[in-house]
Amino acid sequence: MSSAQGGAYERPHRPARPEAALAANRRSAIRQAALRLFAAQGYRSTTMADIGAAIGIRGPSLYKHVASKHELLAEIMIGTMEQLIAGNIAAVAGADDVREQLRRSVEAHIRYHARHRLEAFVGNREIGSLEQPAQDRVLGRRSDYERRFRELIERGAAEGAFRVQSARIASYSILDMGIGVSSWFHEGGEFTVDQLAYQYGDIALRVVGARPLGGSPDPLCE
Amino acid sequence: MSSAQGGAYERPHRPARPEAALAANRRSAIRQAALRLFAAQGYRSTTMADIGAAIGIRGPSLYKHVASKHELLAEIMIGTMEQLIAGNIAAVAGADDVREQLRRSVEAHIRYHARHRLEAFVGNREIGSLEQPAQDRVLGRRSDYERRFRELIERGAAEGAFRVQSARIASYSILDMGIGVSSWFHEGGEFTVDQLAYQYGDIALRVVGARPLGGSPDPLCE
DNA sequence: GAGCTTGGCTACTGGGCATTAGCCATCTCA
DNA sequence: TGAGATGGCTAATGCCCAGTAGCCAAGCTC
Repeated sequence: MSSAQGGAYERPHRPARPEAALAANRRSAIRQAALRLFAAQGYRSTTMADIGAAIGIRGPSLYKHVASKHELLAEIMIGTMEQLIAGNIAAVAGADDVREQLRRSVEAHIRYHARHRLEAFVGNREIGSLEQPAQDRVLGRRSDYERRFRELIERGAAEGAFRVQSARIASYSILDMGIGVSSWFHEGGEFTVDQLAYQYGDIALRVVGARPLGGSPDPLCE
Repeated sequence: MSSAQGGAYERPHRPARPEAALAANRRSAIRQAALRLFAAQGYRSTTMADIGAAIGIRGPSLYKHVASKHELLAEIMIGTMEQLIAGNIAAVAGADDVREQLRRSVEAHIRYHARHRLEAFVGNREIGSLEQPAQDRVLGRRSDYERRFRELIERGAAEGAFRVQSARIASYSILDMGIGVSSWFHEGGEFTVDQLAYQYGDIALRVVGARPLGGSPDPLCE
């Protein structure tokens, strides 16, 4: 599945370049191919030759565009955490009520894990493949992200809006169910991303024992 | 971190055998060491030399006890799924009410993921490292396990005990929060296994919108 | 106590892989 | 138009690793 075929290369030495504008996209094409392969085969099982083949060049040619295989992984993983955190900050800022803040946070979390399932999947599976200092950077952001959920739930509990035995376990539950989405969701399945986000928002509010906001009662307590 | 050190071996060629009874335990010691290393470093990054070193022998000597590295992984993963399914069957058989069946199923799920966190962790991360037919066997059992939860929730909903928008999503949520436990739980932390199982049981009942069983109301609805 | 079994060991085989070296065709732009 | 930049390529380097071959010491059994 992975390595080059020994001798006998079929491609001509110098294929007519399809389009000139491709050059600028080369790097992002490599990143996309790497992401797809890391998700499908794992980082360690993906070779530079595989990534090259996915965009029609040889493995060593990749080094004209990227510094190393590890750099590709590190970029994916750090970028993922940055986007998750940015999404969470925006979600919390978009509402005043703690229930609504939690709902929006969960919806953003689910949306990301559905829309960027490969990034999220790789981001969760390959932490151990990261070398330092990239690993510490990713783990640090991951802690920040978790803390944001935990503190939101603690605040909701302090205000009497939520009722939980442990904010830590409630936050882990909610985060982990989102992470799971990245391993089974696929576009065109039973649910759209929006439906998914909404349903998980409901579930999260149940998990924290949210009291109804305004008029509409929680489905559990009507 | 992994390979042998070139030349210069310090151990004598024939160490006095510590105890005769060790021989019988050799195979399980190897399995345990492999499990620990697979969890810590990943299957691909763990070498036979690593596993051997963990029990004080050389890599090639392992082949006197096991057929291949892959066999070690396959045993761990198939065994894990068998135990999860057996635990679920026992949990469901232990109660008549569907709420109680769900609670016991979730408690068994959580207990397994806390007590056998390495097995569960490896079992979830290394599916792609399994070769056929082992991979299909594991995936088949995994589907069975998921279906058992889904059908239990569907039954509860049909009986009016649960209220969910999608039994599939509810079951995935519950399973995924348990899987998450295997990545953060450690003995001696904030919670005991029993406390964890009980709390997750509560959370699962909230997720499915369970109506109170008998006298005691759900904490959310009192 | 001799031969078989067990379970170590070292050396080796056959292969894979990230990365580097160095070549060269095309393109760009002065 | 020609020199440098760009981005391919093949070959080579250096390393790692699963698994095999074959040796050998200790224990067991008859």
